[in-house]
Amino acid sequence: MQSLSIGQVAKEADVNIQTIRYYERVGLIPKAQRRESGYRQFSAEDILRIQFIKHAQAAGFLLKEIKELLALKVDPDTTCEDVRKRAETKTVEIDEKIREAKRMRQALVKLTAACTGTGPTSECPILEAFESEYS
Amino acid sequence: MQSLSIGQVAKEADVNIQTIRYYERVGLIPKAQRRESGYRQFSAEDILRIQFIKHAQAAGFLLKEIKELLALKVDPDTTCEDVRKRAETKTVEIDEKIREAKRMRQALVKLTAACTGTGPTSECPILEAFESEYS
DNA sequence: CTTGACTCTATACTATAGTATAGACCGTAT
DNA sequence: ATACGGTCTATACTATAGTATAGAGTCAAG
Repeated sequence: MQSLSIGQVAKEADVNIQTIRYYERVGLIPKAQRRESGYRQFSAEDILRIQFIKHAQAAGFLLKEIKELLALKVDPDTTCEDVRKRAETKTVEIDEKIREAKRMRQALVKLTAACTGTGPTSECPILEAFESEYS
Repeated sequence: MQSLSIGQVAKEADVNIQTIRYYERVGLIPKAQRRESGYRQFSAEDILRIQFIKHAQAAGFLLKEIKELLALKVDPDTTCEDVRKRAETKTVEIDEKIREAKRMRQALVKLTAACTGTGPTSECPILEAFESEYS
């Protein structure tokens, strides 16, 4: 298993070098081995770990939650069920975000429709709506 | 026009006192008048202004953007059209966020479906997917 | 053997939107 | 008059996820 420099890992995993150091600092990846010079040395597994983090992020997990997922992964007392529960919880959270975004969208569309686009801002129905209630 | 204390405004506008000071600090609301004691005094208009901010936030605008909207409001050279453009741009941004959230949701649902919930985490298809590619 | 690229640490800064706290002062009801 | 609550400033801290920078040391090719 040849060792990789931080720069090589960064390139492979498509992240910044600083991000790797950051992940190490906050405990998302283990403290890297060091050469005598102090340079970090990584293995191919570390790239996988970083990709795990990136993929989990892409699925909506926060770093804090990803840290927990990574802990579950190595804990012999947890089961697949624990992971599935987290995925389901995250799905519900995302659903709520989608609903919230749709609410915003609807409000905006309604306001935009009320606005002819002519006249000064002092008579703009959008701004007026922000001043009073809009539902 | 009677003057209101910061506490009264906070209560009326349903925000924290610190938030009002924060808004003043970052220029979202004008620097309040002061009594001789140094206490801020507000008018009913200030409540409207804070509500404007809250409503615009609820529609998805960032404070930075709200600051711009507030500037448009008093600029005689801008028209309703400028405001409408911003609302339309924001709608597009929200659409993108919704799409992104739906992508996440889909990925999660797919992963959850692949997971029977039985077995150790070492064989969890969700975690496995995060390790390799999942599309 | 020197130059340029790479890496190291530590610290600070970015964006976003506040929240918290300490220590001092003010205002008013009893 | 004193106690209690409101307000003041300044500073720091929260969460989230990094990014930037300075100054020092290291590695490899010519």
